[in-house]
Amino acid sequence: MRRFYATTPIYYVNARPHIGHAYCTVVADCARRYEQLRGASTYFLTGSDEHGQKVQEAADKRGMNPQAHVDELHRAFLTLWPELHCLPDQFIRTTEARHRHVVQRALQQLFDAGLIEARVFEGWYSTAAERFWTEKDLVDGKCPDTGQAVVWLQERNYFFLMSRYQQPLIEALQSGTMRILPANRANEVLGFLREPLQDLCISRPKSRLQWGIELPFDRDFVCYVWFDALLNYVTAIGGLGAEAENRALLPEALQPESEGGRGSFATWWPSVTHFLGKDILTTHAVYWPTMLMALGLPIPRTLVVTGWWLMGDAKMSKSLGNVVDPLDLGRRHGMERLRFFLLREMAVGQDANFSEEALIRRANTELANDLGNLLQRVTTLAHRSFGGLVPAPTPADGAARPLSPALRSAIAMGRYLVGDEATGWGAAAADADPGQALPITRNLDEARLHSVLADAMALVGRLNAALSADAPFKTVKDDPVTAANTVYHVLEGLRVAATLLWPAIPVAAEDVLRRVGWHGPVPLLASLRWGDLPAGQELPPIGAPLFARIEALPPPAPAAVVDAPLTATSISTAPAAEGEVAGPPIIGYEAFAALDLRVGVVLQAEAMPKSNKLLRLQVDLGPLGTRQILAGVALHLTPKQLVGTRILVLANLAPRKLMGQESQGMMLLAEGPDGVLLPMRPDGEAPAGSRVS
RNA sequence: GGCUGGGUAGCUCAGUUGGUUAGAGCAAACGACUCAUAAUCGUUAGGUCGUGGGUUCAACUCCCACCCCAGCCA
Repeated sequence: MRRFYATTPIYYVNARPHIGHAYCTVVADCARRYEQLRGASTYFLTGSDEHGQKVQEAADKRGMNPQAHVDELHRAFLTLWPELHCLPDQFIRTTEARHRHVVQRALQQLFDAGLIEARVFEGWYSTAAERFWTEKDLVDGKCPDTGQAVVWLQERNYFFLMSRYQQPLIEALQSGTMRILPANRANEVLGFLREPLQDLCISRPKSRLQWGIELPFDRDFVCYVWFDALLNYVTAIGGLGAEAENRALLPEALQPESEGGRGSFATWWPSVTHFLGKDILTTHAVYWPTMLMALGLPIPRTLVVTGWWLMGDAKMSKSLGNVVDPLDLGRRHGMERLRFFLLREMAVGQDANFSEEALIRRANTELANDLGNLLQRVTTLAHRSFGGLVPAPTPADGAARPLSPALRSAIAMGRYLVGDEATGWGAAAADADPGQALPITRNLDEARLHSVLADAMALVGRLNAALSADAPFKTVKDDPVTAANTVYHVLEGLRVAATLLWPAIPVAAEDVLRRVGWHGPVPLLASLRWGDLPAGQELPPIGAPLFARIEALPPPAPAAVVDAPLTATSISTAPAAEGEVAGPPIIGYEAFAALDLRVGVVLQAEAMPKSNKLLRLQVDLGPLGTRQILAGVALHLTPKQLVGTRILVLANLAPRKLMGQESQGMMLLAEGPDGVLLPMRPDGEAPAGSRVS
């Protein structure tokens, strides 16, 4: 039985979840689902890392007990995963007693074996980075990582004799006992290992840090947070003596296989794939396997190292003051779209740029136009011309006319992808090494999830082409048999594509399967055969589009507008100074369409107390309700000039507090020749709330 | 400063052991179609393959130097 134990890093619960957390978990969840399609027995672990200095400090700052603090934050992570359609089997927390016991047993075992020893150590200590630096590491006498102050400390500490395992680790990497994907990351680790490996300080004196797991052999110290954290992968599945406690704690999940459960440590270890970001490569590729070697346990089989999402021009984001949270985008545009974007846009291991535009583009072109629209057009055909049933394909040896090249090409690709060689890719499949894996599984074994998705979408592309080339909607009158054949194969192709896409977009894929008349569970790859979709099945009624196109681009907020005063926009009549580019850059229509400009009727206007510039307006925006808008026009306009009149308002500007009051929009103004600000007003009868475009 | 990886079409990237006209998707232009979500299909256009040298009959591919980007290490 193929086994696949997937882990994410346990996330440091010092801040709320961000895109990096979400991405790594989605990749692990997707990889795990692909393994399920391969028929593997799988287990998926995530969790939270709750010890360490930063947690203690954050709790202190809030005047809270650290445990109460982490209890609160871990909930934010716990609830995020179902929302992202990620289904971990277990969510472990390093503050759990069972984990404390594992860490202490591990420490004691290493100590007893003489693999942990006490040494006196001195150096510059950075509280912010939780580590010592040597004199020459310092930048301007400060911590090179955080720029914070450092103090000279001399202390006794305990060291794990990691250096002893340098050579075994090199051999494990070179032999492939532990694989690191993508492969260039393995080179990076081997490069790191060309230098002598240091021993690892695994203690922190309680005088500095209390929030951690106590060393069993010296109660004046707590354990270094990484030594503690990495062991979670073992605790969760019952290693190092955690089995009994797990059994009490996780009744339905981790019973030994002999008792009908899903297995325990012996089942899952070391068939593990650790998913992690490239920033924690050293801890996972060096500390962790050497710890395991010292403990006499097998080292992990695979590490998958993911890249970072770059959020574009950081300066821009900062000046906007409203960095777009990708998870909010997921909530706004749909989590399946976010999952698909994350998995499709970035090659696993590479960096990629995150932007709302890219997310919308990807969702519109591939999910709405290609996949969703194909489903819509073919099910419409089946309903209109074939009585809402899956039509019968022409038998392969039938006397009917040969398949069109476009349809043949689509079928061939589908068969190739799922390894259905019976009548498949012709010579290419026949000549292939019989032991060679399917293209899908070859990609999966190298963690190239993006390539698998690209293959699935290529199949969708060929199905669209086949449907256009064969035009059954046209030919059905004269040649219903051939038309039926085309419609059948497009439905079947959608079944195959949906299966291949299921790990990325499980909810949508299951919907596709249902809509093409497939009533069984998601097929396993091994049993996925072209032609298994039974003819004559009743199709459900044509529903709403699978993925509606996202039409309007939400605010990209052009710099020119952002930099303007917050309460009023000014259109200067002054000519551009010499040598300056005249005016802001040219923008596309989308940028303009993102502005929600409205006609507003001023219901009230009054001077703001203690301000000589601000007026506080209550503006009726019709369907948008009444907004409070603060406008810096008191020197130019009196409340009387505004009450009861109509003005133009930018309604979707991020709210902003001024002088203790919230401004929920911006009044549009132009600057007159003498510097006087003039309100922009609609000409005619446009009612409150009507859209300006 | 050392090491690793990268610099290929407007954008994001493929390019196998050097070998014909350097590919794909998106964006663009034109055309087709009308079953479909202003979708789909087809065609076209667009590249001194970071810079400069070198090896070779032949270089995106190999070698040297340099520049730029990212990461790791110090």
